[in-house]
Amino acid sequence: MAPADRSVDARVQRSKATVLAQTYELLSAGGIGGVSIDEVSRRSGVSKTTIYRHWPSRAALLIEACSTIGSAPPVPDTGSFAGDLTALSLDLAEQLRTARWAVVLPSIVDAAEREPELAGLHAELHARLMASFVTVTERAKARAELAPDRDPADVIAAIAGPYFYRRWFSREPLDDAFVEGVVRDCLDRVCTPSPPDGHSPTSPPGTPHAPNGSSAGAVQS
Amino acid sequence: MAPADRSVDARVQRSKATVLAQTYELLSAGGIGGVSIDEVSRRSGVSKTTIYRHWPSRAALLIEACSTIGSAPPVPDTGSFAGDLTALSLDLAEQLRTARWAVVLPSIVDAAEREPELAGLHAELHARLMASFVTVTERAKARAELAPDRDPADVIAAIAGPYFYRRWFSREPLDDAFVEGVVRDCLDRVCTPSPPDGHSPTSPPGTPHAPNGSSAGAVQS
Amino acid sequence: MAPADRSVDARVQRSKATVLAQTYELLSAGGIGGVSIDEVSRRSGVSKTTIYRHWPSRAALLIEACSTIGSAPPVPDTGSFAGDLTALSLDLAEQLRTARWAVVLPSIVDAAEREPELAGLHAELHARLMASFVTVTERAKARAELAPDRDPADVIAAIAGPYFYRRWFSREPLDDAFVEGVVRDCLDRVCTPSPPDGHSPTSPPGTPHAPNGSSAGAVQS
Amino acid sequence: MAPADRSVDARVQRSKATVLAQTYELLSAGGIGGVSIDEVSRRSGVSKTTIYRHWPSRAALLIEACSTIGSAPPVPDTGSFAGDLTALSLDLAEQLRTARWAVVLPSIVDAAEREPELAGLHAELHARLMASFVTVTERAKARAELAPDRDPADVIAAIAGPYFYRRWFSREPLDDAFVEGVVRDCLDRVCTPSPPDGHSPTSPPGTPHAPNGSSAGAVQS
DNA sequence: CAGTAAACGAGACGGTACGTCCCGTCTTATG
DNA sequence: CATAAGACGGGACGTACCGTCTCGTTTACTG
Repeated sequence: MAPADRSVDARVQRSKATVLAQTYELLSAGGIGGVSIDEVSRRSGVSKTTIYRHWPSRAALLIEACSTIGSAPPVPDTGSFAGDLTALSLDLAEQLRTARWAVVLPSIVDAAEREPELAGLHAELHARLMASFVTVTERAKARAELAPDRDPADVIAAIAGPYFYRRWFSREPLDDAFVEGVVRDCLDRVCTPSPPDGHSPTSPPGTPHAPNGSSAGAVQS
Repeated sequence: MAPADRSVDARVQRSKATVLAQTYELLSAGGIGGVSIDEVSRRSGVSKTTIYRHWPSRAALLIEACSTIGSAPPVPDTGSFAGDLTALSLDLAEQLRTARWAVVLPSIVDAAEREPELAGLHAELHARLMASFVTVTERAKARAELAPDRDPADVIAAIAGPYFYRRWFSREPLDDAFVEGVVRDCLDRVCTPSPPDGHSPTSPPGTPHAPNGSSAGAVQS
Repeated sequence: MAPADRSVDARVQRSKATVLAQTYELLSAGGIGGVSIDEVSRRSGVSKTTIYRHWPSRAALLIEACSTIGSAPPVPDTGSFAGDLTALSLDLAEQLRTARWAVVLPSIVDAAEREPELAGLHAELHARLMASFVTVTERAKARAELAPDRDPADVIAAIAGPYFYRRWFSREPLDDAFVEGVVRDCLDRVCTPSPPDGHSPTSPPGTPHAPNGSSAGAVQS
Repeated sequence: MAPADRSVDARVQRSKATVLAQTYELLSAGGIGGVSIDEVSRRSGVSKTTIYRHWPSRAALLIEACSTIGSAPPVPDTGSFAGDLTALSLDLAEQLRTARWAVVLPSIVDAAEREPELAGLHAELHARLMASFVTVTERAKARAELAPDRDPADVIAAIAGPYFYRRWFSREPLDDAFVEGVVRDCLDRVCTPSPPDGHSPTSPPGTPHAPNGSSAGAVQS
């Protein structure tokens, strides 16, 4: 009868919560390398013994602390693929610029490179971040804005790839103009090509989606 | 020609070379976090004292060890932007899949996130990796295959972004089919469209990478 | 009775004991300069971390290791000042010749010359060594074998001074004959001159011990 | 023919002199432990190489630096043993209180305890310091103020011992009053009574503590 | 006056020790 | 029985000095 959740000692819950909070704090401040069990213990008032009782290793603690990171962005519903994609993109870019997890992600990517358990975390995180894109993409297919044989993963790579690249590898700014340029380019080439009427469903009239025009605007800024 | 090189104490050269080699070894195996001066000293047979004589800090050693990493890929010259881009892309993808530095890059990105001196290294590494793309892009502009107001950085983001994303954030494979799809998509939207005369200089007649069909094929793969 | 002793962690006691023993060993062998924390750690099997946990510095460890040194010699009770002094002197001389602490004392004296915390140790050690002399001297005063205004410190300097000098500054042997000579000299000049009854309690009959008592005056100053 | 001194390279002389001076400086400031070859080199401007060229080891350098220490005090000639002894004693006490070598001596004593080469230095230093006492004592013997069978070493131990003890082992001050007390005591028991008339002013006839008594006995052994 | 041998500075090098920090394991005593 | 407190061995950190060892460069004597 007693639910498992209730049977858990209240002290345990309290300890875990405090520890995770402090871990997250340290994580944001100094990345994975900035988290030391000793420091977490010191700040949280929870003894090292207890921490190791609940998490078998520093990695395990980190994983759990990270798992609360990067909540999935709300799925917008603007009625058009273009609108949804733009909204999602601007949101993602904003997060990449400011969210705390964006500072930590490279540590996780790095750790995932060699520690399998962290690779799992990485995958999970990524899935959460991208869920909205998948939803939106599938919706676009349903609306026939997108060819049904399009692999959503490719669409996402084409959209999100440049943002991630811009955030972590290039030194160029990840500003809204850039984001919009990427979205426009993508729509051009990805959406169901103009139906017989020769009009692109995504491009408002007067925007001839001319190859050079599309992204140039974004780039000129 | 370079007497400076000769004037440097041979012992110094030997020590530095050995240390750098071992550092690189550890770096490849365990990322930045896997490099410890003590271990480098132990493996290289070079005393810690000597290591600190040549590099003021662990970061400095890492920087120098990394700086030999990721040599710029050779600039291809196939005669067309499409050809050059494809060649470069396939090469980059190959490296991302197999090169040792690809394993290390996330550590560097992460470290760059909070250590300024490592940020410099990061920028330098990136510049080296991207140099060929810049060259190729400029050449395309000269050939009028690319609008002159195109910012090469945006082109590169559109091309390389998906590769980096695929390598480190997504769990999807970074195979050649994907690369080719990206290139084709990119060319469609980025290249100078048909000049007034209606002829595309890059796409000879009959080239099947026709605007609308192109990307679909890439993605289908 | 003493719960404090019991309440101390048994591991701590064990660690401290082992470390102190090894420290004492090294101390005997190489003086204060011969004690290195690394070596103590190596020999004792106690980690450096633990050593520093218990003693904040090398000096602190040395102090504690030395503090067990040079136990106060038993106070003899032969019934006469002469007998007591002789017994104590022979004992001290024997220790100066053979005891391990005698090898170490100069290091301590030297260190005390410039490290205040070690100066405290020095004072304490000296007090312990000299306690018996003080006792015996006071007893002699009580028995009126010694003028009550005699400063025990002066008596002790006159007795012990030559022994220490002989041990560490001169190259002459510190043999029992020398010791006895010093004691006899000292008794002559230091003891209460014949009381009114003409009997000297310390000098056997026929040993009128310098009638003028000149030396007493010297010491009174 | 050319005297050795002249044949020595002037540079050598200069280097050695500079090094010795700086060594002495450090020696005074921090005792033997405060002398580091690196520091001597740094301050003197003489390279470590050169220092090691002239002295095979740190110990050797220290020995030579010390050897200029503690110049023999001038032999006083007041006409009486009592006067000479007082003058010498006050001088020695003054030096023990203030001279730089007095700070260093314990290091040397300590080192002598375990390094044979330093033991030689110690002996030499001691001999130099005590030379005046020997001279004065011998002169007293010649004047018949002192029994001819008195061992000067014992007299010196009785006099200098308390001074050294007071300086390094006791915490009591080594002031002039103390010194004078020691001298007076010593004279009482040590000097040959014999005035011209054959009467001893200090020792009434029949006093057994005469030559063969008190301290002579100690020495005869 | 040139040639040569010494003395020299500069500094690289492998070692050892320092004292601090964090790891992950463990033991003990308290609630 | 979860917990706080904390001892423990291990290992890395960056610094200091040790004594050894090339190097090239003055100096100063000698032929």
